[in-house]
Amino acid sequence: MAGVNKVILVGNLGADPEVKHLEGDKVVANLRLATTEAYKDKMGNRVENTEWHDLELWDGQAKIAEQYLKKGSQLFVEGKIKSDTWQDDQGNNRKRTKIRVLSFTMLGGRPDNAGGGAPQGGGYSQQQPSNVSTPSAVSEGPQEEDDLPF
Amino acid sequence: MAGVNKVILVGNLGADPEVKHLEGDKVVANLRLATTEAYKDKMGNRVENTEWHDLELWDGQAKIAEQYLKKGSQLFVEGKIKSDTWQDDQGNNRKRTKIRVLSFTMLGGRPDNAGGGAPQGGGYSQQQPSNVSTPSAVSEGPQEEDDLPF
Amino acid sequence: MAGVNKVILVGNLGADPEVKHLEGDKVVANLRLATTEAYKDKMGNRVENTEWHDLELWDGQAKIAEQYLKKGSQLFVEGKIKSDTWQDDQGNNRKRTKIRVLSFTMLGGRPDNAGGGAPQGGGYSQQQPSNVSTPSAVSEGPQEEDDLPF
Amino acid sequence: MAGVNKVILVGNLGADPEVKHLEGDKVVANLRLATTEAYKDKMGNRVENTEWHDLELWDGQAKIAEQYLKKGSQLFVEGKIKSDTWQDDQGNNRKRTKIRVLSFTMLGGRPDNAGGGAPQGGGYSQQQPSNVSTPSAVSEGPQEEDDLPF
DNA sequence: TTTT
DNA sequence: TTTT
Repeated sequence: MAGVNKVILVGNLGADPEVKHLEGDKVVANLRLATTEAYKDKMGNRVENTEWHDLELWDGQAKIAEQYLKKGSQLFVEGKIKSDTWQDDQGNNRKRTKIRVLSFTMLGGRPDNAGGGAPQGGGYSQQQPSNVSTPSAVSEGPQEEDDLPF
Repeated sequence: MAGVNKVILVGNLGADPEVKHLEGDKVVANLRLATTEAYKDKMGNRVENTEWHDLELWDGQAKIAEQYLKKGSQLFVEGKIKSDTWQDDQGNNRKRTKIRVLSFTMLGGRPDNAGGGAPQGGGYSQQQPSNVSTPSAVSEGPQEEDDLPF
Repeated sequence: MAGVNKVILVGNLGADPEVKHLEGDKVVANLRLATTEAYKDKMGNRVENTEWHDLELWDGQAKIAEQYLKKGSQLFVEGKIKSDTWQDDQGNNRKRTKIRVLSFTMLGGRPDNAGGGAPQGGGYSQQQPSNVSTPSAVSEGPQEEDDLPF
Repeated sequence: MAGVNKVILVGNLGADPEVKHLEGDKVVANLRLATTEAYKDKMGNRVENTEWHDLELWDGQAKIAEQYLKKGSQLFVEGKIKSDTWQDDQGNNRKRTKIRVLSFTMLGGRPDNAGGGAPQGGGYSQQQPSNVSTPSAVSEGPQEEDDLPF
């Protein structure tokens, strides 16, 4: 046992959040986050490397993402790696990896769509149910998701 | 052995950097960084808690800090905890803790004092001395990334 | 605001935990953790550098620390920097920095004092009340501590 | 821009390292690391969830992995997410995600195969290539800053 | 004061 | 496939 599985990202959204409202008040948001690093290669030329991450947020966080995030938003994200495995049509083992977000913080200036009372720049974590509108959804969300068969 | 000593901060500078140019081309910058967390107390009132961190940067990073950072700048910082211990006048053991910065990244929008070639939004790490040693590299390096289409 | 204040440590305890049982079922444990890094200096000599960290754990985690940790235990720790400030007898401003532990994991082999059902190697976090004996204390603990006058 | 892409793992190897010696003195090691988390579900039953990570190490680190790591080894790992994308035979876009290891630390007790001078418990980072190939190079690395007078 |  |  004794496991630690932690991911920390700072990057920008490549698109607006995709949010699905599921039965039972559950909400899931999928985000595409780009983290770019720049360095000089052996020839001294500047090289830029962008990694795209698939983020998954649930319930309270998903609602906040839906309300405040959009393409270009700069985020600090903390989460864990979580992969789905399955067999495709040809019977091949397939695996898809995503980042299950545990908390995130909007960075930079006030977003365009944020009203006066907006939580711009605040931190939203699954452990702080007070941050979100429906406390019950918060406590249910993350655990159920862990019951999936993989 | 087997030690890990890692600090990750996102916050804002409480003052302009204090930079000292020492003999032998060494430079040290001291920054005051505030990290604020907000939560609701038992009465449901919003409470805000600010922790102030003393950051220390050396040489190339110190020069970049001197050039581009100022009061209010938002930073991502990675470093390690490092404490000084000494005896004061009364012979009491004293200890002062600071964060030795290993890399930092400027967050948020383009700073006021950044010219056209400013490295706003770039990452500066001790492991990439090329970023810091030559002024031209600084202004060239991470700058272009702002042109990404999101 | 947009704050992140995160500390990650792997090290060994320099002494057995110091545990205080306070009124109202509150428990606090103080640990001394050493993180050691080794490197070679310019002369090629191996140099060892040890940083000592003051850790503070509350309630459920404090009880687990009391029960399972001892001098020499190897730990993974996640927490945040938290400093107390006050004025000493001479009216000087003083500051003391510690690590408020949010979760920890025992590393390495089974400890001597662990029985068959011991949670050795498990992870103990404030967010997983199931880990500790009195659920009520868990939810109260961390928030109250933030109400302290500093 | 302003990217951060950081992964921190503590887990155990599911198999011995797979090491390939490539042309030009390059070496790559692939590891399978399990991170396990345990929690109680709604019924109060203990549930265990294991995530398997594909780690990739190069050159000096790969050699150390080959020499000292084996099935069951407990590791602290720091790295970044790195994905390969390609098209399969059917022309479908495919993606595979792995962890590019930047540094790792062996945890726990002395391994069976470690001799007297073994680096058990030490830290091995990419920034200190010297750690592995040429002992003398160690003195040159990025650690010199610790010689500064503070 | 830990650990190797 | 690890670990407890």
